[in-house]
Amino acid sequence: MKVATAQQVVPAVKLHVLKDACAQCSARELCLPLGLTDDELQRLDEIVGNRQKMKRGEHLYRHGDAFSAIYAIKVGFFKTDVITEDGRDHVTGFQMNGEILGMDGISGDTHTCNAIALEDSEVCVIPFVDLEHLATSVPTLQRHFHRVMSREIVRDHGIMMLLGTLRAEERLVAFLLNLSQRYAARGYSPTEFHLRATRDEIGSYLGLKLETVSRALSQLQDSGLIVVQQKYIRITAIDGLKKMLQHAQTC
Amino acid sequence: MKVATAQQVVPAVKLHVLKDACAQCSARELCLPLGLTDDELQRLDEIVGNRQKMKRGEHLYRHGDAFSAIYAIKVGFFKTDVITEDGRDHVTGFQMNGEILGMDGISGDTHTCNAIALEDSEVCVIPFVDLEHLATSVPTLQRHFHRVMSREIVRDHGIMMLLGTLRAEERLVAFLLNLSQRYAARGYSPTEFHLRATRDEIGSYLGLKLETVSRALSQLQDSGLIVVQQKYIRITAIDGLKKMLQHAQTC
DNA sequence: ATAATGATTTGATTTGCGTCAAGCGTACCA
DNA sequence: TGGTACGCTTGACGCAAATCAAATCATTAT
Repeated sequence: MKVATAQQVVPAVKLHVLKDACAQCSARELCLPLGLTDDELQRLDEIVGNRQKMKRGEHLYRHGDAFSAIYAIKVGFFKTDVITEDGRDHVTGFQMNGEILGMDGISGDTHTCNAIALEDSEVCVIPFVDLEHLATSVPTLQRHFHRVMSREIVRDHGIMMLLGTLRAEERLVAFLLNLSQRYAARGYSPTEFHLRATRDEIGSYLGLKLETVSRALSQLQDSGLIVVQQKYIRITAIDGLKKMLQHAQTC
Repeated sequence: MKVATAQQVVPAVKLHVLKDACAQCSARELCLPLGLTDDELQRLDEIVGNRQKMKRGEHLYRHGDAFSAIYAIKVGFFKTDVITEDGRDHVTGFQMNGEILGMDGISGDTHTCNAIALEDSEVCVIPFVDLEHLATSVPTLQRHFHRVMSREIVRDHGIMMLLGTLRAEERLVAFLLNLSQRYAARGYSPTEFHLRATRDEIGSYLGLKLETVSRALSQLQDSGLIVVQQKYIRITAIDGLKKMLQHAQTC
């Protein structure tokens, strides 16, 4: 196998680089490499310049920064937020490993939101000109990148619906079910996880005040649907949560 | 000139087709052709199979339809909406000439929302496989298409912010200013226009009930900022409207 | 360890928007 | 041209979430 032979000829430092490559990445199945052949994967690897480690609280990019690359989350958890004209901010999303950050910057060559690590994280920096260039000769990559952007649009429509039509408790349920499903897709427990965001950040995302988030969580716990201990969440009746969304507002 | 010679050799019916082409389209400057050379423009023209006329109320595509093309609006006005699990719908956007519809379908090969003409309209059908193929050899087109998708994402973030943080009257103001700016970009009056949507549709878009939309419009009129006559809107103090957003909530 | 800071919960009160209801204007169709 | 259906406005009232406030719990730094 390739890796085995490589181990015998390259020095230790290069081995470390290899270990970071797309082919070895645990987020591969949810990331840009999806569906690429070994050969195509290697060409993608070549343009993914560096892997960047980040501490909790650090900005990956800021509103106003020049756009040059998109970022694939290798490990960690991020939030993105936008700043209003009058200074308040609004969280537009939470991103986890395998997901792509920075596509907001393509349209105006400038980032329009902030991306902040909510825990120690690691991202792959993908220079955008290189990606576009590679996409012209790798249709699978081109198509997949378009899917990723489209998925972001569809996701945003879902949030707009949530913000426009659901009540506070229903928004929380939708949020928890969304996290559950994304953790499940990564092989983690869909019923037990840690929230990386504060009540305030969750509230901003859901268009609610932090007190309302806290109350809604307490109420879901009192109904026996979840167990809450600070940031730790355990879903004890996932079907019960799903039912709350199905006949939301109807009964 | 090219067109002149063509006129002499092709029958009248083909002349009609020619008149519809991108190079002649008034929405050209805001649409996919942006920045293309004459030659590239012609290659785009070739894949834009047909121009499709639509009556008010007709669906361009429906939630669940197979995805095969994106659509450039030549003339007219559309809304897109998504259907919730429990049957209610939520308007996710209003689109006018020069704007692109259908990108929600790329991610899952199926449209995830409905697109409905709010007035008699005409769209250009752009088969997506052809567009992707052409984009591999026309970098300007590729780049521009990415910008269009990114702009959609940025726009959605703005709406999420609006839905999450603004009060009813502020949402209306943001909506009116957005329309104003888009009409201005098309050479129409930024201060005088017809709403194509009902109060109910505007309310759905802004996360408000139709009565609240009506009240907010009346209140803006009473404040002397706009004049409302049914769907006709005249902005009499655009700076006043802008100020309402600048220190929203602050004073 | 212990202080100090920040996050969370819970209660009391207020308020903006939704809901319900009635009446009017407009546009479309027979 | 008249009728009917639909969209819009306005008012009265109720409720869900925001606001204000205070106590408790966690986490970080000294």
